[in-house]
Amino acid sequence: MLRYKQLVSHLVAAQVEGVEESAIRDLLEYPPNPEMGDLSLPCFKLSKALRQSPQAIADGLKETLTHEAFERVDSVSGYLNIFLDKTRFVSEQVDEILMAGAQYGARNLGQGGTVVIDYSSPNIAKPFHIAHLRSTVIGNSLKKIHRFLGFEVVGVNHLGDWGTQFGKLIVGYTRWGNEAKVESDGIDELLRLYVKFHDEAEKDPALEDEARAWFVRIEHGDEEAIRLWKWFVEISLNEFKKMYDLLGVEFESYAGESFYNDKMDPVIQELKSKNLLEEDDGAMLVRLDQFNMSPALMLKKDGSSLYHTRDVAAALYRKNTYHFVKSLYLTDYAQNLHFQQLFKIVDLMGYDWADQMIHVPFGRVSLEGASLSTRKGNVIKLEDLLLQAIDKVREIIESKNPNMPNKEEVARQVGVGAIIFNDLFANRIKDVVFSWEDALNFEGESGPYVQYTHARLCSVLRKANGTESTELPEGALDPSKLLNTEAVEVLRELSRFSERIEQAMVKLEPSIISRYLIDVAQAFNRFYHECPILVDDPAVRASRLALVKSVQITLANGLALIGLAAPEKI
RNA sequence: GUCCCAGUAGCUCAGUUGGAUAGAGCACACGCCUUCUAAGCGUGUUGUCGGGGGUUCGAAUCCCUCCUGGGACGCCA
Repeated sequence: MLRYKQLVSHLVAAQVEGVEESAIRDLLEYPPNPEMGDLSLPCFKLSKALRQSPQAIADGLKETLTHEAFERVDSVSGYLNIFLDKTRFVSEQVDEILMAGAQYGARNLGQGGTVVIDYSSPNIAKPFHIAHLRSTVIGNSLKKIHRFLGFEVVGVNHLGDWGTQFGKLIVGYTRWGNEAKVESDGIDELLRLYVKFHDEAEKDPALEDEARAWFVRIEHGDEEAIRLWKWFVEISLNEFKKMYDLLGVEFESYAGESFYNDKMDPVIQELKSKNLLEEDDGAMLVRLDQFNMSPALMLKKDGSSLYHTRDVAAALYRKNTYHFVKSLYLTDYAQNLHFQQLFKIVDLMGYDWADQMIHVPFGRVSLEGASLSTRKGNVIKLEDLLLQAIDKVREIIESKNPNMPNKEEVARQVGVGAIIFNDLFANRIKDVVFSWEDALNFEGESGPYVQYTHARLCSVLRKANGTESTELPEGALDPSKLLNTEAVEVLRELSRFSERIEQAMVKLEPSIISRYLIDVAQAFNRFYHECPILVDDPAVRASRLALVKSVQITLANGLALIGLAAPEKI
């Protein structure tokens, strides 16, 4: 539909004096229902510039706006409504999709510029639970969306692999743990030791000192301390990677907090030399009062670094290493202030690229209204959730399609897909109250619904071919066979794909893609129930199959953008 | 106390950046598989768009104010 928007804005701009083509383009919108046309130009905003009433402008344009691509043009209460020539539209749209295939919807808006995305970033030695899922899947989708639009993307997993908690962990381990148990139980055992430490430390505060001492040993490179630290990191990472494999998520960099240990002193020096650092009660901070923000602590009283110190170092490192045009940080909105401060500090340091850093906040996850707490045990491990979802899918497959090949693989794709989709469907800023019922609902607006529709399309294509191939069989498209309401509605929906992707990129909002996929699937399923595809008439059959293939391509491309597999059989 | 975010159908959410009659799913009722996958499709019911003011041709959308909920506010990340 982009093509038609360009055509209309070009023609209109030629008719009206002093209004930019791009301004017209931005005004164009889709009428609320098809009886009003395919594209609409509200003329209200042109009214002042042209010194005419909206109705008069629309009336005028109605007479002069002609093109072979238009069936007719209407003027209704200030709106200029354009009805496309359906035959032409249908034929062009199907051709475009079939030609582009896996690239349908892709564009080169990024022109090779690099986007760094900091996402997932779990803490070492703590279980990967459902709250980590949001950052992971939103980040992963933004990554795919940017790639599809011509950006280079660097996914960074900024692991929480440093800090005093490792001192506590070592105390826990040396006092109450053993190697075999940690090897066999992994993070669960590390968590047990961590919780045990806190319980014991309440009775015996000396343990806290012991923990601090261990962390100092880590910082000073003590062999035993480093060995244990690395071991804990490795064990955690192995478990995280199992989750990433299941989710189909990959990172280009695992540079976590520890990576920046030797990169913070220069930051402090730079802040000092730029007169941004101020001492207060023994700590060093950057004042941000004039920007209506509280100060940002850069060094504690004892001289050790903080969250901000590390993040400034990371920002500089990422810019110097990747030369990004955009750097995204995915965290929940509780960190809004932190990132505003961070960006302001980089700005004050004189870096003109400070405005290329963007915080992408999302809502918080709670469990039956109570906030999640690892230490209180009020969490749901992601692994448990995914395995439950996969189990449920497996049962459904067993009852409906027991002879399907690679059932296990499909169960995984659909089960995981349901969970990912569920997390990506609402606007990211919305809080989520986790419920098993919602997470495991596979009907209506769900991942499985879209995947099911896709599999159904593939099934039709296979039947048409009489083989396992889902390619489009030979046969000429006759657009006049696709002029019924249901078919045109499907194509209308398909034609908006690339605009939706761009919107998702601009708003950093994967839910736009998820919703779009639901819209496409709904439109197609309506068509599917109205119009038999594998009919005798060769022209009707070939044309409907071309539509089927177009939908299949679009759904597959869209599913990939939100990180879901598109199995051909379910 | 200050600042930020959210509030739309019984529930969960959309709403093309100020446009036409505010839309989906879930739930509920009924109907549709001897024909291409029923994880599907159709029909039906539900709205003080949190309240009140204002801005204008026009407001769920922008401004002010109040209410409710969430969050952040110097030595965790």
